[in-house]
Amino acid sequence: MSATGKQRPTMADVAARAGVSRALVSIVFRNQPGAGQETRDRVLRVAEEIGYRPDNAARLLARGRSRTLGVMFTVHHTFHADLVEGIYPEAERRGYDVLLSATAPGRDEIQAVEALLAHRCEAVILLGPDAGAARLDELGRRTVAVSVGRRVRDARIDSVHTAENKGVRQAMDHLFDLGHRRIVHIDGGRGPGSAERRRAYGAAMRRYGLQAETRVLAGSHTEESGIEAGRLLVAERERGTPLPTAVLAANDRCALGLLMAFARAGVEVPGEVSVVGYDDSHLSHLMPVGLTTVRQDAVLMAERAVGFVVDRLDEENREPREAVIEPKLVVRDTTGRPAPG
Amino acid sequence: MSATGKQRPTMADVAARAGVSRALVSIVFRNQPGAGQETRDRVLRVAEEIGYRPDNAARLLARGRSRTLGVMFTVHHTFHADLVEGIYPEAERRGYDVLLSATAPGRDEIQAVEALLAHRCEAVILLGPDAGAARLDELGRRTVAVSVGRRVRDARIDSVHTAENKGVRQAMDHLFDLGHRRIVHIDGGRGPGSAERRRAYGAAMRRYGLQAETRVLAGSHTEESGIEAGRLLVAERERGTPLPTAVLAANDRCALGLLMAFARAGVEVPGEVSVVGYDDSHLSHLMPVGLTTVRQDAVLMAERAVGFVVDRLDEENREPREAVIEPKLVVRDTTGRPAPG
DNA sequence: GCGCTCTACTAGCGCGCTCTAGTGCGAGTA
DNA sequence: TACTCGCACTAGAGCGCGCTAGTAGAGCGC
Repeated sequence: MSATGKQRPTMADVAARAGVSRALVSIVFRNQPGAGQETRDRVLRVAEEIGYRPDNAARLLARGRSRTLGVMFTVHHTFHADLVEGIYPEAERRGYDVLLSATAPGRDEIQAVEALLAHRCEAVILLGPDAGAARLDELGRRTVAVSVGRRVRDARIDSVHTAENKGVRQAMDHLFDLGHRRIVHIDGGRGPGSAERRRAYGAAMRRYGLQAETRVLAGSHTEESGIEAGRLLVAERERGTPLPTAVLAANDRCALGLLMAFARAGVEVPGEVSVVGYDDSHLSHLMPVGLTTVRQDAVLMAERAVGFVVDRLDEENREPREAVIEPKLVVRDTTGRPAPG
Repeated sequence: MSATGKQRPTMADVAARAGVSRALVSIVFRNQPGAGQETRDRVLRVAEEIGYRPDNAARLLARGRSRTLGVMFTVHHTFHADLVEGIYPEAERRGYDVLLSATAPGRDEIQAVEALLAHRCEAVILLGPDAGAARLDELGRRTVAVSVGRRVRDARIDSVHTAENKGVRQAMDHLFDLGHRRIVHIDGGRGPGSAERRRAYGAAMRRYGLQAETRVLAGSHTEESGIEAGRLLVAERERGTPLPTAVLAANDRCALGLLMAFARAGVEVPGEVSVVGYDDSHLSHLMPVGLTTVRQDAVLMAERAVGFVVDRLDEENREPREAVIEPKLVVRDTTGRPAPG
């Protein structure tokens, strides 16, 4: 037993033991015509016996194509988890393998993507990339890539994202129709879709003639930012500034944090403040009360993303495409009429 | 431009352009002695220019060792996310690459692990594996493996887990000392550590002379199971059965679900019922009130897991080892004295 | 008998890299 | 001058596979 662990059997081992050539074993394992049924069975049986399994590295080196898609994601993002779950089956359906590479504290996007490329992924699926257009463009020229969640312009890269403006407009109309006027937005910072959502929020307020009430709190796509925003608002109230009657959060995680902060401070939702999230990740139905949120269809987005890159790999010289998924407001229990007065 | 996308430059391209041999380029990229500083700089500059990057597949094929660790995890488990974040830096520190493979609906553990092995991972780190001892043993004979979170006996596989009995005892003593007697346990089903926790719960109840009060609700390590258990208890109360005064949940996710269900039903925590979680995942501090929970040190567990497999890879014929991490009860706001009467 | 096609199988190159065993050369030593 | 020695560098085998080109043999028509 060597330092590399157990010695892996190779095709040659199988071939020798089955009394055929190496090429024949290769044919059998690729499930290609050119081998008799009897021989096929024997080869497979022998392989099973000696515990042979094809070596991906060698295979992909010889084949020239890895038929592998790389996925860059962030390990704590629940919405990314939803997306990953959608990517696996779709990739498999199209005959591709999937490799995951996470960003984490101390491991940035570049490292994560480089790891994927080093493993010869033919295309990379970037979940909510943070990198700028220039870098994405560079990546897009080097390989086939798609950005999910974040819209990318002026870069040779596909993108799949939600029609943020429509999602926000639905949410804002819902709040406005309920009677809300003092509507605050917690910003998603550099998070995917944040710029669009912020803009759409501003546009909606303007349309209602509420420019004066427009207020964006700095935040991010994390629970912490929701907690912070909640604390800030509560602290303001203690100094005399009234609470907003409604908050449009950066995403569900942020909304969750906000609800927690409000719960701790005894602020009633939706009695005193209405809250709207964004994503409809599986967090949404775990809240004390069901979260009103804008649904992004993770499965559909995953399918489109896989489809985009696979198409580009199969057909030469395809132009990058953009898919805009229709969001849908899901009204649950965190929104209601503002308290009179 | 071929179907595989852009043509990757190879070492030969770099060598030709830099006017050196391919072997020399290899030396430079492996950062090995045998090349002059000037040549080194030139090679690296040329590589940068033509966008060369080493091909992992070829590299690992030639090297015989991949120096890659595979991690099997479940995409929605927040505690797994904590572990993954701990694995990356430790693996890097020891000179290993990390490959992630997720289980998901429609993608079971076997598929996830096979994918890792096909990519020539030298060892696999299994986060909370569900497979039986026989299968793990088989895997352990085929490759170097470690189970994290779940204790494994009678299998050639390392394991890193928390001293569940101590964790549960701390939690139970805490509840008992507060005055609780009607303490219910939501079971983690087949989840890692569940059997040990269930046993420890039973042992504690027996020690207090509370066998008669012992009650285990079937559950799992998900928010849903907490919600279900909560609903069940609330429904029982409506039929006359009093609520327990304290609940020891399967883990934090389960506790979160339980708290949500209680909140929805207007059950006060800890006023009417105290709740204890397990893991101290980053969920813990997001609850409306801080969750009292048993901390498992994710970073330490990750480090030990990586250390175990790397040691086994480096030193031949090492015996499988077991690390038992000391848990620590973190008392926050979901536990208190039971309501008098 | 011949040529033809079809199936079952094999030989052997090459994928991009690592690594061992060299070669060539200037400096140091006797 | 002859010799080592160390350094910079190269030649070339081989990692495990895929794939193209080829062979051997059976079956068939004439």
